[in-house]
Amino acid sequence: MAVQKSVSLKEVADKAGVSIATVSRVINSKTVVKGETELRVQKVIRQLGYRPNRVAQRLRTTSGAGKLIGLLIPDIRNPFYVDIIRGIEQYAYARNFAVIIGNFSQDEERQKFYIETLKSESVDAFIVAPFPGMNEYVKELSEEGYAVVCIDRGLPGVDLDVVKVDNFQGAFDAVEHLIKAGHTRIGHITGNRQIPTTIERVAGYEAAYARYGLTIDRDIIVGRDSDYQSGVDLAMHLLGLPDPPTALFTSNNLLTLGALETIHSRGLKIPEQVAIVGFDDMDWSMSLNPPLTAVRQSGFEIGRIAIELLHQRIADPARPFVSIVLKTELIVRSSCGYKLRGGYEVHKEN
Amino acid sequence: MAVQKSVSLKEVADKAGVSIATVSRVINSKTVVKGETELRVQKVIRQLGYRPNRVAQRLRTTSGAGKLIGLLIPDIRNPFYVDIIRGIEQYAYARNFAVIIGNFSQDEERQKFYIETLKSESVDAFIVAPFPGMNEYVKELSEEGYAVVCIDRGLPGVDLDVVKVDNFQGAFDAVEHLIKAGHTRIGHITGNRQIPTTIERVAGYEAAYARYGLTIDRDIIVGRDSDYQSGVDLAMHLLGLPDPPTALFTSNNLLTLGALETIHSRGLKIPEQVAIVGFDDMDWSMSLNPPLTAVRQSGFEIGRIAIELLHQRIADPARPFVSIVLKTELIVRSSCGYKLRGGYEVHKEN
DNA sequence: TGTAAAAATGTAAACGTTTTCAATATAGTC
DNA sequence: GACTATATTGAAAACGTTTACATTTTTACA
Repeated sequence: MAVQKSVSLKEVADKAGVSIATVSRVINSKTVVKGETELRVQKVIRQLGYRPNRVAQRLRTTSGAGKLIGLLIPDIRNPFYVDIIRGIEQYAYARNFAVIIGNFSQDEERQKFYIETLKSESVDAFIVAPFPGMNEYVKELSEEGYAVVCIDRGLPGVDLDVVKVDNFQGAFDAVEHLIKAGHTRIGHITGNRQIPTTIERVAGYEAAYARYGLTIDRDIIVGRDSDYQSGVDLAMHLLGLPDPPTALFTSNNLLTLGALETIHSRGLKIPEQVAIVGFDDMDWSMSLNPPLTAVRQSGFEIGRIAIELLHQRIADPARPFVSIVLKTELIVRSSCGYKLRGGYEVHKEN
Repeated sequence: MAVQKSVSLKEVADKAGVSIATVSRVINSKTVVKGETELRVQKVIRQLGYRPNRVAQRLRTTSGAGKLIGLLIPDIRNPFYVDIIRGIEQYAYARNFAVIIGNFSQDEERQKFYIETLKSESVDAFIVAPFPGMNEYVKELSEEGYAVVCIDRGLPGVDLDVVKVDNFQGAFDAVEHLIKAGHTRIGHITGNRQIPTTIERVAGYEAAYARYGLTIDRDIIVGRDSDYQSGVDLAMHLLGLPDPPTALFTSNNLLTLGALETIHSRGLKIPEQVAIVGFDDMDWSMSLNPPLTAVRQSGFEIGRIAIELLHQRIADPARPFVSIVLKTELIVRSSCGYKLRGGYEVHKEN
């Protein structure tokens, strides 16, 4: 299974009657070569179908010219991350970067393993959605000189480029919407309580309660992990309470879907018996019955900006760190009901 | 942004007082080194935290020792492919393979681009879900000596290792289930008609019709692309017919979700007004309302086996090609209704 | 103890690039 | 036509491995 050797610089050089240095120069066009020579070499390159060997390139150039990015994703089953991946991919490959994805499935061991592997692949940059227990490693990466961009959430106490959304406001909007629809007892299914994102969303929930003078019942703010099964179980818990909430605010995609399973399995009607707003909109939120009201955050956009920041940082390592916060948008569909009290307009964030 | 140089073989060798060759031997343990030396070297390796540079390894070794696999995925938004990725990842990393994912979003240009990029990354194997227009390239890959495994569908007229499911039987089961529930007019929303998978599923549909002596109306077998919007549009078309089908069989995940959007937007009740069975089960099929009856194919398992085959082929390039066909399973939930006629039992594939 | 065989280790080339430095060719000036 | 400055090219080292081959050390045996 010897893979056919591909055309090398040397072959091009020989055929064009020049040295490999000249061919290299033609390709990278940093230094000038004589017009005539350049044309001749380019012709040979085309004839032979030469493409530079990225492995050799990476081995040679230690700096940020390796054109390889490591991407650390907590859970590829979450469509939000898939959107991020798509955004990153699209703009990365347009800039001739390749991307290696490490999906660590929320497993600390595996995350560590991926970081090591990606390092030994000589990536010159990382895009990371930091997870609890990851902070040390990510910090190290930055200190070791890798370009690092955090997505979805930053690193407490560490200066890094970050792209995220306004989780506080997004959660606030969602809960406000429910309150305006007449709900006063809103259950909140949170993600992993260690994650900054979760904390900010809980804060948004509390702020909305405060804003409307409602008293918070901490017994109906529940969280375990950020996955589907947690959504199922925690919704079961909340809806089984003697005095169950009339509405649910779920802190992400997967939790929302899990909660929906429970709602349906208990035969509850949405929104009459229980209303629901989820954080994270999905391509197919309209396919749910009833269509889901959700806080949209554009993963695609997050990915795009992350690449942009990475690009800048590789070009200028000294650039000050920035934190980019995108707005969310509340997409009102019909999973909330309209037990209106007083003049009420559908809330729309701009 | 000079990335901190990591420990090299040379440093280990110097510190241990041996040559780099010996260190290399200790690591790869192909040849024997003296026990005493081995221990000393290993100690230094641990002390210095040495990890081999995979880039240099790949540059040096032309054969299948590169431990890098290229994965070509048609559409990462499809949860089925996400499952495949997870399966591949899990078993690849367990074998110390790294995986580069190329998600070409059903775009021919981009797919071509990825193949070239992955080649110049010196991957030593490809896992591909072939797409129309891709056949030539994939065939070439194999001819050039790369280990290639096709997933989801094979390549017409080309001998390669393939892992797929029994699409014919899966579709047959789905349609039979609908027929047994009393439907005689079942609309079929197919994927891209060029894809073998689609063709096999249509054949399964037709076979079920034939088996029960029903006449096929080709006007209610419609297909365009394999994406969400096609599902929306084609369902709209079918349900808008003067004599609309009473049930829908959708040929994949995304089409199912698209069709559901249309069904809900038209205010149709499932299963009373229209029943639906989808090919591809999803983690959250239970979250749909009503829970979806679906043909399950295990992407995770497909991924696992693909890696297995790859492993075998790299070890023994001469091994004959195999085609592995996995069974599907009809998961009966409640999107089909039970307009039973005569003695009827819920169909269960084993 | 000396010698041959076996075991252990070292030396150096190679993988395909980029890049520094040196060498050569060309042009410009008098 | 000779000389200098400049433009163009080439030679060779380096990146971090693996591995064929050579060399050294150890072991076995007479």
